Amino acid sequence: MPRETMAQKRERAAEVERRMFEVYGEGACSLDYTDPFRLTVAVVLSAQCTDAAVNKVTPLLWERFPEPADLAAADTAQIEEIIRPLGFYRAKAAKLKGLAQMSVSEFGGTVPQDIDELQRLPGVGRKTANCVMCQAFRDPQGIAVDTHVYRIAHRLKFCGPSANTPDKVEAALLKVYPREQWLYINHQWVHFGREYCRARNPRCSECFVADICPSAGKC
DNA sequence: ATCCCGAGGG
DNA sequence: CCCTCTGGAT
Repeated sequence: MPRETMAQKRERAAEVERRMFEVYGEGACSLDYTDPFRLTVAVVLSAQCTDAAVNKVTPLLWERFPEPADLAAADTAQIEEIIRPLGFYRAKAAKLKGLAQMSVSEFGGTVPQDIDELQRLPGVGRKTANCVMCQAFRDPQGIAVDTHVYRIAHRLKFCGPSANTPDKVEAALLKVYPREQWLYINHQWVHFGREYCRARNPRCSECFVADICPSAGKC
């Protein structure tokens, strides 16, 4: 079997993406992403818990602390009380307060449209910054390679077997996918990785890209 | 029992 | 690189 050319790989990637889009849409979670500050807060809260849980809590948060300045001045115990069901609530409460404080003192009560500046905010790491750039600003700066993206990229062979670091996998993906699609990859692949392309016991027999996946049935 | 759309710190 | 922080869903 001849080695796949880059053009063929891009074509296959485009087909994968088409199908992902059918199943998961833009992948934009139901978090409120119209306001960059609120989106950032919601994404920080969403670490290690479901969007549904976050969406239950954020309305209470906005009600009690309508403006970033209110959150910046808040008593962390009050924040903790509201976000407790999400888990990691002490750390998250401290992050929210710090995030709001920096937002107010350095960014006029909003959040910067810059991947590196975003990561200076307490609680905002690479993954969250990427999410904010994509969802709030529609200005993707790359793909955040977490365990899901790493695993899926390898199984679909969108990167070579020697791509053994997140940076190498990202570099490969950026070449395979056009920039407009970087917006969706993280969101869609995370859902896909949970539902089909699981780390253990992948559901290849039911997977909607199995016919164009080189690893189908081999994981 | 085990896993989760992470970040920060040692 | 490894650990911790926490609750909820399955």
